[in-house]
Amino acid sequence: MTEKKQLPLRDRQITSRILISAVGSLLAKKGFKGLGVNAVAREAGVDKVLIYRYFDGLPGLIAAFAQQEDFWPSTREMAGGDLEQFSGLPLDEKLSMFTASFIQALKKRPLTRAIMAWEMIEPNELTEELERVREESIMTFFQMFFAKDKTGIDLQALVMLVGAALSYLVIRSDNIDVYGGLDLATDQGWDRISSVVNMVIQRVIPQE
Amino acid sequence: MTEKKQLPLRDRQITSRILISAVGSLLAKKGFKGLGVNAVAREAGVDKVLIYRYFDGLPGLIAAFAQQEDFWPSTREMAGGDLEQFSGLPLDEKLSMFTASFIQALKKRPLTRAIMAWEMIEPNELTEELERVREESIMTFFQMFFAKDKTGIDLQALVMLVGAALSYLVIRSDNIDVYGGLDLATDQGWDRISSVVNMVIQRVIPQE
DNA sequence: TGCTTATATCACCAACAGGTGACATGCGTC
DNA sequence: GACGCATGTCACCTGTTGGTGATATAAGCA
Repeated sequence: MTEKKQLPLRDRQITSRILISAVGSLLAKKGFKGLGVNAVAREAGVDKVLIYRYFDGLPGLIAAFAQQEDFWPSTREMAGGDLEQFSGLPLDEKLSMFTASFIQALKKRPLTRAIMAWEMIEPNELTEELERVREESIMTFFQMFFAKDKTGIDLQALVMLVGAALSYLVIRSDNIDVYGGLDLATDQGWDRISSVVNMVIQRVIPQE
Repeated sequence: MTEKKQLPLRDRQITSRILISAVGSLLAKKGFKGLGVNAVAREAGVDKVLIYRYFDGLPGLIAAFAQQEDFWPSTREMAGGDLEQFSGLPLDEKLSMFTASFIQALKKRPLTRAIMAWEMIEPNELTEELERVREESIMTFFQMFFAKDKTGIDLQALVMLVGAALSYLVIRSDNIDVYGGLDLATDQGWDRISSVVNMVIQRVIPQE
C-alpha cells in the first residue's frame, strides 16, 4: 500500500502523455459524460492545474488526444490494407471490400464510436474539428477510388448511404443488442448485414 | 413588469402539466446537456421540490413527458397516412412510401431526434424504455406490411439498413450541413437521398 | 555552493448540482 | 370559524465543478 504518494516525475513530456492517455481511458470507461477537468486529473493522478498550464484547458487537452490517436481509419485501412490491389478491383468488389473494412475499422475503435456519438449531441469547436478531418478523409477516399465511374448511378449518394447505415448500427451496438430484429451483438448478425449490402451492390452496379 | 411573483396556482394537474412541458421546451432549447432538476424547475417557474413530490424525481418526470408526447411516428404515419391504400401497393411502392414518410416523420420531430441521439451516449432505464417502444413499433410495422414477401431477398435487413441510414442522416442534419458530400440542409439534398434509395429499391425488388 | 527556472502541489474560490426538512398558504369539510 | 390536508415556497445541506493564486521542490547552471 505505498500508492498514496508517488513521487512527482518533474518531466513535462511524460506528465503530458499521462494526461493524454488519461483522457483515453476515462473516455473508454465513462464516455463523455464524465469527462471533466477534475475527473481527468484524478484519473491521471496529477493536479488539474497542469491541464491549464500544459494544454490551456480541457479542449486543448482533448485536441491533443485526438491528434495522437488514430481515431479515424486511414484511406489504406478503408481500402482493405492494400491500395495497389484495391485500385485494381472492379467497382462492385471495391464496394464490398469497403463495406467489410469500414465495419471492422469502426468495431475496433470504441473511442471513435464514443466521439461520433458525442458529436451528435454536443457540437462545439472540438467536435467540429474532428468532423472536418473525417469529412475530408471520406471525400479523399471517395474521389480516389470511386470518382471516375461511368455507371450513371449516383454512386456517391449510395456509398454515403451505406456508410451512414453502418455508422449508425455500429454505434448502436454499444448500447443495444437488437435493432429492428437485426442482431448487432454477434458476428453472424454482422454477416447478415454485410450480405444484404453486398446483395444491393450486386444488383445496383452494372456488371461489365 | 409584474412578472416577478405569479400567484401560485395550487392545482396539481396544471402544475404537473407545466413541469412536463418545461421538459419539452428545455429539451428543444438546450438538448439533454442542460436537463437537470434545477433547470427544469427554473424553466417551469416552479419549485424543484415538486418534481420529487409529483414525479418522484427527474426520471419519473421525463417518463411522463415521453408518454404524453408522440415522440415516435405511428404505424399509420409510417405508411403515409392511409393504411388501406398502403396495404394495396406493390412492394416497391410500399418501400418508397415508407422511405419518404420516415424522413418526414423524423424531420418534424426535433425532440425525437434529440432523444435518439441521447440514447447513444447515455443508456439508462429511461432510454431503454423508449428503445423498447420503438423496437416494438418498428417490428409491428414490418410484420404487418413486409412479412409475407416471397422475393427471396432479406427484406428485413434491407428495410432496417435504410432505416438506420435515414436515422443517422436526419440526426446529423441537426449539427452539420454536409455529410460525405451530401447536402443535409436543403430539400434538394434530401431529394437526392430519397432518389438513391428509390433507385436501390427499383433494382433490388423483383418486378412482377 | 547559491541562484534561477521549470515542475508540480495545495488551498481556496464562486457557481451550481441534486436533494431534503421546515414552514407558509390556500381550499374544502365539519 | 376551526381544523386537516394538499399545494407550494424557502432555506439549507453536501458534493462537485471549473478555475486560480500562492507555495514547495527538484533540476540545471554559474
